[in-house]
Amino acid sequence: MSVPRFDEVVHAPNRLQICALLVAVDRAEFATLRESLGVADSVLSKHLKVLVDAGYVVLAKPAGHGRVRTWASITGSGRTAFAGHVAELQRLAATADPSSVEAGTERY
Amino acid sequence: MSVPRFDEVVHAPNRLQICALLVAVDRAEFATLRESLGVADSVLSKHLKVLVDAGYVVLAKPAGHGRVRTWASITGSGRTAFAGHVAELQRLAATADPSSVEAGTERY
DNA sequence: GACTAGTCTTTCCGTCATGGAAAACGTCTC
DNA sequence: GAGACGTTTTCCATGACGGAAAGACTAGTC
Repeated sequence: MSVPRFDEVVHAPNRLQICALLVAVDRAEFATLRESLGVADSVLSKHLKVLVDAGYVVLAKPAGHGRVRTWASITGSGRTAFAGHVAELQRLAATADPSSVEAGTERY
Repeated sequence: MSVPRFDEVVHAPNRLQICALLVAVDRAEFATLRESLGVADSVLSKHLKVLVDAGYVVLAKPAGHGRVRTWASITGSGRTAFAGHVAELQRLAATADPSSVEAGTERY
């Protein structure tokens, strides 16, 4: 199990979503990710670069078959970081009595 | 039950922590929060302002007894927003949801 | 009342993250 | 070689963030 640890790299909304997607599917195409996030090419490319530089994601560009298509997949340490980050968020959310979190109906 | 909804206001690390603390204790002193977060006065003040402007937190400055001390507490909509945000994060983190991704996991 | 101290707020400033458009760059396909 | 495609990089504008310092306000002290 991973240690709860807040991770700046993972925390940014778009990257959080990228990580979540990649954890779920193991690998996804660049275009698929871009559409899922609803951002411009350049934006996705930059976020992926950050994740790659952190060692959380690897890109594969299988050559030979038709057009170039970039596939992204999450690495082991990427999974660990993501899981750790989520664990930290849950720890934070739970510090706070879980029942009171659900009870946010109509108070005050 | 709150609807999972990503909330920019709540997502910022420091504010996430503020919300978590306030959900847990219902009210906290300014100084306590500042020490918990480990930030400067001005920083806490500004984050609280953002939360207050969003209607997620209210500040009380009970007068009469000794020095001025500001107490912060979370509102009903603050609880809802926090719970919703956490729910959204958990939804994201839910590893088994390939349907929403639709990435071609087939050959290439 | 003038002064001091305590407790936030606001202002100012530098830095960094972010997003999009456009240009640049490879890699095929013809 | 010319184009088309898919990704990356550059350029630029905007905004978030944090801290120090200055302000503002209140409550005691003399």
